Amino acid sequence: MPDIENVSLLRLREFLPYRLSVLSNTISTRIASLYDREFGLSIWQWRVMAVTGDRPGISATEIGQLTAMDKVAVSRAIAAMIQMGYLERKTSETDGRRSQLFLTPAGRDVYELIVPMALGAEQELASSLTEEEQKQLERLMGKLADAASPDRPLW
Amino acid sequence: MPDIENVSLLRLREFLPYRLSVLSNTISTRIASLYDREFGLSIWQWRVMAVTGDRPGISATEIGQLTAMDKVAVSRAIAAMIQMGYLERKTSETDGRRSQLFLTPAGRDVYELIVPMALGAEQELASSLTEEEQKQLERLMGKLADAASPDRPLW
DNA sequence: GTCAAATAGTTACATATGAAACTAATAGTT
DNA sequence: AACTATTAGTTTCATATGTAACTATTTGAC
Repeated sequence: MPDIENVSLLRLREFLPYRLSVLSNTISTRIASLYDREFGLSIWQWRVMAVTGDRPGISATEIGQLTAMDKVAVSRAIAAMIQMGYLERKTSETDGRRSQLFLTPAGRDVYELIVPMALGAEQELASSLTEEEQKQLERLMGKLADAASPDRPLW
Repeated sequence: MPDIENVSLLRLREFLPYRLSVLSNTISTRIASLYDREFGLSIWQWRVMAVTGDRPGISATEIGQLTAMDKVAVSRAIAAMIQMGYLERKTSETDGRRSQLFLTPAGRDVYELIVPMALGAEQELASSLTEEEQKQLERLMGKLADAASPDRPLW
């Protein structure tokens, strides 16, 4: 007699969203502990530093767009990093609401250390895959991202 | 004259850990809003339901192992779901510390609705990839998970 | 059997996070 | 110019989360 109770079967460990979540958290936590241990930076603060180092004069709103952080998180990360002496804020001369952000010399020092560290960790991670596989992964993640995009018809 | 300031370059949007994090969050949030809207369940509660439905009599500790949740999160999710009338707890007769968890009839009703819904969402998502690509993705994620495993020499 | 160590789970506390309300400045309409 | 709507960013408040301390029970050593 077939088991009619369990019509369909769900194994969490094989469930794609779950696997992605666990993988992503493992990696993020691992890397975050590096930044934190070495420089006392959270993931959010690190993201702000990454984009500000790359685009001096950027605004908080733009940081939010580039980092997928919401504006409250951006605001808090910026405040903390100014406090730490890593960031400097000027008010735009053409728009009094807009802030323009720059790394201080101390901030740039950290940035110069952190970028190779981050790239190294990524390299370490990616090196478990062949070149070909890395490209594949990029492609597949892109497809998934499109499929999961919030401005799609509801599943 | 070459730009000697910016020795190495980091583009956040191409940074693997960042991309994974954004992708995973997008998907999780999307699916979580479904559970929440339909049944008032958080992701954690949903995970507890998923494994308890599959293994009646499971303990809180085992749930933690199967869901990658820490014991506090498990404890809270269980408490809330007992409150909601979806879960029932008995104390093991052979070990007074251990709890044994079961879905109530109401809990099972939700479970029976939620499992196909979850599988459907996964299917929807996965269907943006070919069969071949899905297998690839599994493989690549497995490799990355190994590489990022916490009991590896520090990066 | 008694006592220290380990295990299952909960509670308390401190911090992180997100939504909504708020302030300040600008843009657009009349 | 005056008035409304919009935008940039901050603050407030309520909730979520993680760490550490705690309770209860069991296990293991003697």
